[in-house]
Amino acid sequence: MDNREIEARLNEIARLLELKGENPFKVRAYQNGARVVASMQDDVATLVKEGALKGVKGIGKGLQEKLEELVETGELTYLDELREGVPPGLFDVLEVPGLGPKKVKALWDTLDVVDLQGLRRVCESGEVAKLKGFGAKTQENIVKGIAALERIGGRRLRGDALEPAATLRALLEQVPGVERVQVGGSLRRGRETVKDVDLLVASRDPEPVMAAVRDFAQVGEVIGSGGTKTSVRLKSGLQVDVRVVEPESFACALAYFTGSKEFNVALRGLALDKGYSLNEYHLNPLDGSEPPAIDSEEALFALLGLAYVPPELRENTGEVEAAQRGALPPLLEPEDVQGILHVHTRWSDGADTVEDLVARAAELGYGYIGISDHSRAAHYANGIGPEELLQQADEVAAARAAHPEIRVLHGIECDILGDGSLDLPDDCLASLDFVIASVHSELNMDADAMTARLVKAVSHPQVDVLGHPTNRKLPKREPSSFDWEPVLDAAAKHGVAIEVNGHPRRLDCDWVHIRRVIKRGVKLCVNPDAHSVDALDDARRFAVTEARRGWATAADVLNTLPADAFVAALGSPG
DNA sequence: GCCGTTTTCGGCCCGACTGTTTTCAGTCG
Repeated sequence: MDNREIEARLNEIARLLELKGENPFKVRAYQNGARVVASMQDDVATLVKEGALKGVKGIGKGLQEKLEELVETGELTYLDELREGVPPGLFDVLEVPGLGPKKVKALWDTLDVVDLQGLRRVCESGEVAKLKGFGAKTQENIVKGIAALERIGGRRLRGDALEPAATLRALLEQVPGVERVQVGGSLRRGRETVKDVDLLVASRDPEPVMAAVRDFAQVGEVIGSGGTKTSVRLKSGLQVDVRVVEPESFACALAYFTGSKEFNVALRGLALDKGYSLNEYHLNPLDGSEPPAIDSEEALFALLGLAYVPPELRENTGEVEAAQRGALPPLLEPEDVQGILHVHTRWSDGADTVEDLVARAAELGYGYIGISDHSRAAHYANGIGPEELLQQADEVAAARAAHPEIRVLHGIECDILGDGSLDLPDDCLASLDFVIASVHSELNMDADAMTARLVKAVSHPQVDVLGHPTNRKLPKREPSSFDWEPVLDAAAKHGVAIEVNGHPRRLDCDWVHIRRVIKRGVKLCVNPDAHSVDALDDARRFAVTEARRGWATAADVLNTLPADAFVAALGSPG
């Protein structure tokens, strides 16, 4: 049982407790436990077996017992009991915007609503509007909510939210009276997917801002609009929330609306320790005196005894304590990335030529680029074999001659076959500048077999980078299951780097595992996995963000080395 | 259910907005 499954079980308990009207703090304890498990770098199953869960913050006696039972038996009696008599379709009902546990329970108790279909039926018949605490408006909103849910189905890719966020931000900056506009929320924290976009505006005149948001060309529907807050759904389905605060409150508000919720709770706790009460407007002294003027997040954190915590780290997974000790690492920056590997051309499934990609990479200021098309086992991607590689070498040579300002490396993204062997002969691999080894097939093999497969591939003398290790695809495809420790051991032994794939749908390995890779002393390689010139900068745009979330510094990343040192590092077996 | 240099009980972050209400509950972030 891996951490993801355990997280899902704990979250299910939390939702069931909510539906049963249990103590909300108990609910939170389970939600918190799920979050702790999800962000844990070590396997909870292993920790349980070693009895090492004791002292993990957020996992007390109760959860510890539950985790033990879950890991040892694969079952959880408590969860089974809670599930008793609760229709699974209610979880879908809970997803409807505007419906929380209280309302769902009321619908279930009084109208026998057990799924979305039933909910739609009682809305159409007008029964919902007659319920105590409900009304015509609520009923109408539920119908709209069901439609929205069907249209968008949950979270959006970070890559799909960046553009509308930037466009609206630029628009709001032009509104008279606006002093500052900043993106907050999970988009600012660099989460791989986002539920909505949060924009924070500093102005003494909120109404024109509210009007500008409602009139934004991309808006499909205004969900709500008050004096200082407007929520809209764009035509794309993406929800956007805009808040206006007085300029004096901007720093506190920015911290507040950047979150995460857990980080905010920790900040408030620190504030209380220091004799303040923190809200989204001010840091209010408990003695009732005037709140101090705070003009930046840095100043706010300093008053709380913290070094500046970059947004990507604000998940309350150790960064608060590190910031208190002044022990936060200097995070990787986009400009630290000196060169990129993992770029596809028309030789396999890319849209552009070697020349196109090299020219663009040089424009973007990279010192080296590694061409790496798919190998022949990737039929669907028009993978290439030894003969094509020879021909491609001529094109690479031509690009080198045309672009002396950038080092052009010739490599391959070689498929890892089902048994862990590589898709091309050793002499062919040895003739290339570098080899990325990736799994593209048989993603669902059992964890032991996948572990052996990856260990064998990483141990191959020609392999330099393990590409997108888990093969997840956002938002739907789950990562493959395998045991990380043996794979990282092999990577350490053979000097193989683990890729942080910058494709917005992959972002693989993810931040939780990045922390683990770093802890093991294995290098990362931040790559774009570009299939066109437009995606060439995705290493800086997306992979760096993911790496920052995983506490990576420039020293942890292989391709922060300048070209000569990088090539030398490729050649040496660690 | 978790947590603890005021602790083993009694807290657990806090405000905006909506819709249903005549002062507030529920939801959301």
